[in-house]
Amino acid sequence: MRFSSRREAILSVMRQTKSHPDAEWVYNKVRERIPNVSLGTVYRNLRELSECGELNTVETEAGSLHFDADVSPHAHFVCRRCGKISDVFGCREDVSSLKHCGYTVDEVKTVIYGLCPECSGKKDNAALS
Amino acid sequence: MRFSSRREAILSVMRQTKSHPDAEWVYNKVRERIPNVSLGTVYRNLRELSECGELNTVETEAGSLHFDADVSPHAHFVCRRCGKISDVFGCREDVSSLKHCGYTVDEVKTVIYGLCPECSGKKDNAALS
DNA sequence: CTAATAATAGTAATCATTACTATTATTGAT
DNA sequence: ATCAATAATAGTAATGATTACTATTATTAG
Repeated sequence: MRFSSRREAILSVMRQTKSHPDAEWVYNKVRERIPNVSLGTVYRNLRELSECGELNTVETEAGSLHFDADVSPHAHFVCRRCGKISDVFGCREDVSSLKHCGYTVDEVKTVIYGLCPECSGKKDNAALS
Repeated sequence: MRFSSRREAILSVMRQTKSHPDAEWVYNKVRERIPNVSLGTVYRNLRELSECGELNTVETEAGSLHFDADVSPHAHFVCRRCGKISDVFGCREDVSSLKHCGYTVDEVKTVIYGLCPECSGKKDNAALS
């Protein structure tokens, strides 16, 4: 992976926010520094940076994929009214602590990723289709 | 909500599988019973049935939305190689029990839904944009 | 039975994302 | 420094999932 000013700018934008943005938001932020950056470049770099562990992806009920520069283990809270995504650190994502902070909790969705027993033994571990 | 043979067929298909299918898969299954059902009808009914709590949605790193007729609280395991989605019941989705069953666990993603403190007080609770 | 209207099939449109291609930029080796 | 190899890019076209639209059909309350 070579140096690239676009990738640096994208990473910089991501690391300066805690807002868990989607590609479009990052694109607009990067354009403030590099006006002719292309949307495809932003999408490609966000994907590649996620694949190599520099970023995390956040899959929600909203239409677009969101990204997070904080790759430490933590959960996310998604407001079903305004869409805002917040980090949830702390002991086993306890719902009661969220409620004490004024949050209303409707639902907790946990998705575990890895290899199933059938695929764990195989050698060629292609990506999720 | 009126009776509809398409909705009944869609619910029936969903309740006869544990495979957490996407809309396309449900469409093909329903077509075996109702050959001229339209894809849009399947999408609309899956969405409406999810909105009214008859189905759950499963958001993963794969491209399409998956559905689950089991609306009891549980987690999901997604194989990054073959894409298969499995139910994970049991005490706080313990990763060690999965490993004992032959699963390789890479990552656990938790998303909590509800209303943030700012939106909890408001009256008009519009849906997630 | 009938009027009101929910639901549908079929199709077009939208939205997020990826693929393609000619050009530009980076880099390791001369 | 130059240069060849090739990674990265801009700009655009294409894709895939999902939704919107519209004329028609089906359900249902009265």
